[in-house]
Amino acid sequence: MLFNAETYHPPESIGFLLSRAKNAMGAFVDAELQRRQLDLTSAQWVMLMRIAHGCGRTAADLCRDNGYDTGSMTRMLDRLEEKGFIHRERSTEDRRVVQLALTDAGEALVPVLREIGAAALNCHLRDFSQEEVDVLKGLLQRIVANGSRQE
Amino acid sequence: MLFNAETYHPPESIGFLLSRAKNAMGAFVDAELQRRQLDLTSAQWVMLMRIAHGCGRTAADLCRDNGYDTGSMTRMLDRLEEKGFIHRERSTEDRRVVQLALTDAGEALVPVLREIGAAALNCHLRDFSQEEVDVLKGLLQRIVANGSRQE
DNA sequence: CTGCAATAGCTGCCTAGGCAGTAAATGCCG
DNA sequence: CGGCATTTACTGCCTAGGCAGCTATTGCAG
Repeated sequence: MLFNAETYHPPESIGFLLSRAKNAMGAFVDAELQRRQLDLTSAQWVMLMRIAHGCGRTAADLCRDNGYDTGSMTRMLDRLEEKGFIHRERSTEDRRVVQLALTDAGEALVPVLREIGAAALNCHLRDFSQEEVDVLKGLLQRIVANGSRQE
Repeated sequence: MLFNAETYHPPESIGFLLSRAKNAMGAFVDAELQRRQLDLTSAQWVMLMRIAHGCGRTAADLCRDNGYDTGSMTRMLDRLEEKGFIHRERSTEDRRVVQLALTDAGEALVPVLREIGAAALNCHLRDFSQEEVDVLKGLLQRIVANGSRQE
């Protein structure tokens, strides 16, 4: 029990810092996508990376992995499909599911998208040692795991 | 230069973990607000905490402190005002600005909101030592600061 | 085999937030 | 003092995402 209502002070809180840090990295990715004239947002970048790396062969997979809502995912995939980066095809063995795949245009994008991801990390973790990165990763994973256990 | 496109692997990346951690804490606050029958969202909770703690006497202040868009903030304050938790009053000395203040109903909420914030931290940092919390805070602050420097 | 629960995807409706553009007010510089 | 840039707040229009409700499909228990 590290915290109570009296000692709680928002501006220095872990929650606010998490939000600021996440927004900072998202803004970097958005700026980089725009600089390279790619018609994509950081949220769309996330999904393309997921699909490109095999996690997320279906919409339900993407929802589970990212903790997303299925309705929101449907519309996200609508936008990516309309832009011609992904392809949806009704599965034949289970007619409920829709198989996801990158189109050729989407596939061609992947190397650039990976570069942008690496650049975002290099920028925001520029003065971090490898050990500090590992420590941060571990701490964040514990926060996520604590959130899953009974809330 | 810790990262490059080849070694970059999304699912274990700091960016994804930041996003998951932030969402986990937001979801906790949302659930707690709902459990206590408070007609508020976690985003609204953030703004009320800000206003309650003095940072954010005007909309522009809140935008700067949180890195928010002013248009978005206008609508957020619309919702909080409509729910009767805040009060807007055109300033007399600078007629551009609108002074923000909590109403009595908003003020009455603050202790509970602080409790919820403390509970969210206690849940997600439940197995953290004070030292680990401080380390995490320091690392996150560096990420945020790195984002501000020239992108 | 029948009925029912679970799953996948989709749709409306809501909050949330970014971007661009606007109007009013202020401040500053020549 | 007059013109202009800046600041504040607000407004459309867009993407993003949660929640509830829906249909179709599948799997499972009886």
